[in-house]
Amino acid sequence: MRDLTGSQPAEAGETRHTDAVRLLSIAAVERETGLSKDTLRVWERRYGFPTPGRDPFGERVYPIDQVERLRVVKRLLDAGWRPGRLLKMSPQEVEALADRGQATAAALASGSSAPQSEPLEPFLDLVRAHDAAGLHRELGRMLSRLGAFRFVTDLVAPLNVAVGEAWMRGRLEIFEEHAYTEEVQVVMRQAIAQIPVPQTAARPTVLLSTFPGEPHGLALLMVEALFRLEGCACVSLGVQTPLLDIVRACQAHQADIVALGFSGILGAQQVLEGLGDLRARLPAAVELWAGGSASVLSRRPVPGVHVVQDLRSIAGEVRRWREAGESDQLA
Amino acid sequence: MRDLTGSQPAEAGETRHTDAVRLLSIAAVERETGLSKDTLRVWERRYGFPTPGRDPFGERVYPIDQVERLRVVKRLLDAGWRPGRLLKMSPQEVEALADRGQATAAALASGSSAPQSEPLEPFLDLVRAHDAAGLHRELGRMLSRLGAFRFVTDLVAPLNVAVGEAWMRGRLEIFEEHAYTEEVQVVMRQAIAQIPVPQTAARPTVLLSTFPGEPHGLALLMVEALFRLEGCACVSLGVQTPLLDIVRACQAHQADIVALGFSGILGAQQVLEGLGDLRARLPAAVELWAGGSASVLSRRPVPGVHVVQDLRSIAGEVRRWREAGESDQLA
DNA sequence: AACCCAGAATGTCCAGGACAAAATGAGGGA
DNA sequence: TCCCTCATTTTGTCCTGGACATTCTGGGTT
Repeated sequence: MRDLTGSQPAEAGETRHTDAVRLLSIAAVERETGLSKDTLRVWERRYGFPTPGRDPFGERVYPIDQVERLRVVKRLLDAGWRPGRLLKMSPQEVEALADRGQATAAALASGSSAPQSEPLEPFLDLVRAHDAAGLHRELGRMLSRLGAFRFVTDLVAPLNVAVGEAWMRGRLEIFEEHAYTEEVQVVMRQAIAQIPVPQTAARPTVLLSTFPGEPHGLALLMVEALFRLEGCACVSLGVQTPLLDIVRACQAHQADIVALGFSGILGAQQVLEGLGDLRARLPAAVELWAGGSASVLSRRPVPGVHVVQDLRSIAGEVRRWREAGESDQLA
Repeated sequence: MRDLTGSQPAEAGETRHTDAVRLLSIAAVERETGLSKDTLRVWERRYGFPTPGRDPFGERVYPIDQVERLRVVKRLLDAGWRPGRLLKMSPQEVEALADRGQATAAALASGSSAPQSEPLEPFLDLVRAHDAAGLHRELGRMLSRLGAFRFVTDLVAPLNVAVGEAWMRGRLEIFEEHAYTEEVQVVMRQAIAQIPVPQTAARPTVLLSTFPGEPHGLALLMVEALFRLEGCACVSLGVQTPLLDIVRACQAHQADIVALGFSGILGAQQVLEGLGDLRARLPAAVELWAGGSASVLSRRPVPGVHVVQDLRSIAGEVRRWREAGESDQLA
């Protein structure tokens, strides 16, 4: 891609500038949608969509509305739909599908078990109003009222789902989702700071991170809070740690559990290959836990990997670990 | 890549398992090093390095020591070296170069202007000792002692550089860098929370984020702190916001300045193309500021983009904006 | 209803050619 | 000596079109 962007001085002329703003290179589309260049090209070849134009050098240029449609397609893909079907549909049909929402694979898999969820609409309204300060205030209030555990499980978790769903239906912009995430992170860190630090040498020791390409750190914070509440020692590496370094960190910290978060941004294959790869590199005694909204995880069991479907189950799983460990974890 | 990882049951046999742990697919190397598949293939063709083997399906498999070398090469590349030279050198020469450290392009560009920097070694020792709690405590102490401004400019900023340099010289593992970053982020958020919120409708309004693929959010927090200290209104979108959404957020929040952070993970071309693209999409009245350790920025001026070389200069730049604005920013 | 298998669907990989943009370095003028 | 200009080399990304392992689908059988 060679500068369709009009970074030449502005005298480039009107139509040219308009074009520049309406068209994206294949690299830009990869950036905006998360779909790989290979995938974009092969979709075009096989399904006839997208249908990019060509610039004077013969390179693909994508109109912006096709990029928007690709974004929706990507999201529906993550929800369990298949490209062959989606890409043969008209834009209107895709829209309708997105609007009908999650009453599909993803929702079924997560099992709509939302016992006693707090009312979410007020928070969504604050997000839509771009009222960061107000959102912060209300979240802080809820944290105080509910305590860290219920704050995470009964408010933040369902709210995340609701925000994702709202985006899918076109009721929320991506940047609003980002702003929301940012604010929740601030409050989550506050919540974690409130949890008393366990005595030294607490077990299990949990290592937290995500794979490269997976920037969603919010789930990580939520999980960290829950582990801390169970009295575990947590070592968070933040997001996007290369595999080999997760292994090294595991050795260095003598971790008992490696917990990874997945949001659905990474492709199914990448997730499964990465998990298998990591499993092979970690000592057998170290448990590998994976969780998050990625639908891959709930589709089929991954050998050697512990899939955590529900945040609430963490407490029980930790108890299981401790009971199982009394015999052999003394070494 | 088809599962070299031994995610089959463990009876796969010894040698096979050993191979699996020593070899990486091209996708895995992309994940671990940040070098694109295209680049890896073309380097092999042109320079004869790396020299991956082939699996039974004819696909590349990279030995782990070549991956380590590629990591160092990537880092030296970011420091201003050129691949043609680096890839013809022997592994020993590359090592020596890395060890000699930043006395090269990057260090010169950033201008080793560290007036009154606090002593850094104690902090590096804590990082190496994996003492997260101790690091947290000491950083918190320094925050109290120095105040937010000097904490950011005189401690965290040089410490970041020192940590990066230590990694380059093989004195620090990547996961230690991650753990360090995580801890500093916690303290930085604490620092930001301490800064009094400006009265409503403060100007300029600053929108903060990074491009997709750029996960380094620490610089963002540092910049946010400094802007807040200058009484600006800050809207942080967190990391990795797609370009089109940055534009929308800018409209929604009526932002005056869009500030982006770059750590050197993204390739030079991606950074420049992205900035040019964004510049073309933003209203001319909105200033676009870019900063961070990416060497691209200091190499040559980017048209329409304000490059912030030094954190300390932010205060002055904000003043410039306010003075310049008195005439035309009343609309 | 549970199971299984052929066939379609799908993402990733490969080769090798091409080319714009960036970096380099030589040469000439102030 | 320093700075600017221009030709040359370097370098990352894009292209086409083919291939294939793996996963999913749908029907038929037990």
